[in-house]
Amino acid sequence: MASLARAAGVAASTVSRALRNDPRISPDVRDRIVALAQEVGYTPNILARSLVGGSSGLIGLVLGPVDNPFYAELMQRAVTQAAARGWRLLLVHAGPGPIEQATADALLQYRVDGCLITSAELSSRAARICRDNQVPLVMVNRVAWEHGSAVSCDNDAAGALLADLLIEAGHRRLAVVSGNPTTSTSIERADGFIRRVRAAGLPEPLRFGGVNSHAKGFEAGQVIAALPAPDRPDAVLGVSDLIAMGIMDALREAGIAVPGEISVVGIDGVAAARRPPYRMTTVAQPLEDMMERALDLLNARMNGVHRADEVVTLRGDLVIGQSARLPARLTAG
Amino acid sequence: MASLARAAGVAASTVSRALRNDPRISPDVRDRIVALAQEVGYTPNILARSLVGGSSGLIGLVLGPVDNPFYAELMQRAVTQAAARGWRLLLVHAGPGPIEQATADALLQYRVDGCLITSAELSSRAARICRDNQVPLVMVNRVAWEHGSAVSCDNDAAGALLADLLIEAGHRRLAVVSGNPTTSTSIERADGFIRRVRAAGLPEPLRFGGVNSHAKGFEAGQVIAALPAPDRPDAVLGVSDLIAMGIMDALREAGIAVPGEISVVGIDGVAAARRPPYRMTTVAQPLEDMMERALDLLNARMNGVHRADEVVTLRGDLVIGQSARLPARLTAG
DNA sequence: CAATTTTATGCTAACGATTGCACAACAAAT
DNA sequence: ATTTGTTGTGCAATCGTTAGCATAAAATTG
Repeated sequence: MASLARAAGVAASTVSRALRNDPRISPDVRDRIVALAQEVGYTPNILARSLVGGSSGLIGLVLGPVDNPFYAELMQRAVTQAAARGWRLLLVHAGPGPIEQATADALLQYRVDGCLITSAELSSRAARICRDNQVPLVMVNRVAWEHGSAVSCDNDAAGALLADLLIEAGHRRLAVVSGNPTTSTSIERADGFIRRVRAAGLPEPLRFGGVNSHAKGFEAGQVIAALPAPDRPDAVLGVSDLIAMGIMDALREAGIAVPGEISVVGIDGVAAARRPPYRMTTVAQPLEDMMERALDLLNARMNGVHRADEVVTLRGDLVIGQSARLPARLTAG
Repeated sequence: MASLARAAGVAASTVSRALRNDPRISPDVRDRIVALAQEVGYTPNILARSLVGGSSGLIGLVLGPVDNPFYAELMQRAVTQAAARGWRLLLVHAGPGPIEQATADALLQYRVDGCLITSAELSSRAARICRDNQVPLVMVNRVAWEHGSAVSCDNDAAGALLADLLIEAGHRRLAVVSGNPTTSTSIERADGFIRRVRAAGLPEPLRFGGVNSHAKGFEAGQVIAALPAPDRPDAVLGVSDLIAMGIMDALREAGIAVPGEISVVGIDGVAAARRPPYRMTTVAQPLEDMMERALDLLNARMNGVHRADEVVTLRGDLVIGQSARLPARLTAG
C-alpha cells in the first residue's frame, strides 16, 4: 500500500480511504487511485485490517461426519450464505469424533467473529472455548449446550407427524431405528414418534439403533426382515434418512417389498434419499432457512453487544415419496 | 500480550519468546510466563503474527459439488491432514458452478499460503488469481491448468483396467457413461476404457453421459434397459461411482439383474458405493495418499522458493465388489 | 581482580492497514 | 480585509506480534 501511495503521489491514508469509498476523498483522486490499484493488482491485507478493526471476517465452522450427506448439504449452504454476507469460513473440523485441542485453539488464534457448530454430537471442546472467550456461537441441528444459541428443526414434531400419518394410513405395528443415543436430534425424533404411537393406543414400537449410519440402519433392517412375518412391523421410522436408506436396502435385499409389505420413512430430506431407488417419504429440514437464521443469530451477536442465547426451531417440510403407504388424502393430491 | 507482560514483570518480547520456546529464555521465567498465560487464558493473535512473519498458516480450499460424496470424503482428508501440519483451511467455495470474484479475492486478502482446488470443473478464476499472485496452487483430481501442480489418480489406467477385466470375464458388448465432457477426469477414464475395448477387437462401446450426477447415470441406465435384449450391452462403466450408482438403480428398477444380466463398474471408491445395495466393483482413488502428496507439493512451494510445477499421478486400487462378473482368478481369491 | 565471554532480557522498529486530529486551500459571509 | 465554514489530505498513533541490536548481569578465564 505504501508503494501504491507513493506511485499515486498521495499518503497511505488517502489510498485507504479511497479504496473504501470514503466520501471525504474527492472523486477524481479516488478514481485515479482505484485505477492504479487495479493496474498493479493491489489487494488490501485483511489480516492487517483486522488488527486495527477488531473483526476478522472469519466464521469458524465445525462440521459433523460428512459421510452423512446431510452435513455436506449444510456445508454448502454455509459457504454460500456466509459469502453473501462477506464472511469467510475457517474450516476447523469435519468428521466424527471430538475436535482436537490444537484445532479448537485456532478459533481463538484467528480471532473468528463467530462460530458455527453443525454436528449432532457434542463438540464440547469448541463450545467451551467459545463460551470462555465470548465468541458468539450458534449450533445448527442440535440443542444448545451450556453456552450458545441454536437453530434446529422441530424434531419432535417431525417424528410425531410421521407417526400420525403412518397410523392414519392403517399401520399398526410400528418400529423406530434411532441414531446416537446421546444426540438430542435422535432422541427427540424418536420420542415424538413413540409418543404418538402410544397416544393412538397401539403396541409399543420396536426399537433399534445406536449409531447414525447406513450400516446401523441396514443391520436393523436385517433383523426386522428375519422376524416371522406376523411379528414384523408394518412401518419403520429411521430417525435420519441415512438410517432409513439402510433399512430400506436391507428389507429389499431380503425380498420384502417397500412400501408393499413395510413402509419406511426417514427425516432430513437429503438429496440422496429423494432420488431412486429410495424416493423416501421424509420430513425435510429447511436447510436454507436454518442457515439463514443461524447467520442472523451470529450477526446479531458479532458487534459486541451482549444478547441472551436464543433457540430457534423451524418446522420441517413433509416430502411425499414412495417409500411408505400414506393416507389417501395425501397421495391423491 | 502487553498486559500479560506487565503482570509477569517482563517485556513483551520476552513473553513472545517464552511462549514459542525460544532457547534464550531461562526455564524458570518461561515456566512462570507459560503458567500465567494459561491462567489468564491468553492466546496469541495469529493475524498479528502473520503480519510480521509473512505466512498466514491458511490454505484456501475450493471444493467441487458436494452432492458427489467423493468431494466430501476429500474434504475430510484435507481438514485432517492440514491440521496435522498446523495449517488451517479457508473454505472459499463448495458446490457446482464457478467461484465468484469476491470469493476468489478472499484468497489474496487473507494471504493464504497456498491453495487447494479439488474440483474436476475448471475453476479458472481461482487458478488465475493464484497464478497472478504467485500463490502456490495444487489441484486434486484434475490435470493442471496453465499454472499450478496437480495430483490425481491414473484415470486412464483405471478405465483401462476395468475394460480389461470385463473383457477377460467374457463381456462383449460394452458401454460407458461419461461425466462432464470438459473435465479431464471424465475424458481420461472413458478414453482408457474405450481404448482397451478397441484393442480387444470388440465393437465400439455405446456412449452416454454428459453430467457427473446420479440422475444422468439413472437416465442412461433407463435407456440401456429399454433397448431390446440382444442390443443391450452386457457391461457398463460409469466414469464415477455416482454415475454407476445411477445406472445400477435404473437397471434394477427395470428388473434387470446386476450383475446377472449386466455388469456395472464405477471409479472413485466412495463409501456410499461400496455398501449395500451397490457393493460396487470400482477403482478407488487413494484419497489419503493423494492428499498427502498434494500437501507435500504445497509445502515445498510455500517457503518462497520457486519450483517448477509438478504433476503427480497415483495408481488407484481395484475394489472387488459384487456389481460385475469378473474373471474367476480374481473372484476366487 | 580485571578482562572477556556467555547468557538472559529489554528496547525499538518493523509488518500493513485504519482513524482521529491537525492543517492547508479555497469559498462564502461579515 | 478579516473571520467563518467547507472540503480534501497528510501526519502520527494504534492494533498485537516478531526480530535485530544493545545491554546488564553472571560466569568464565588469565
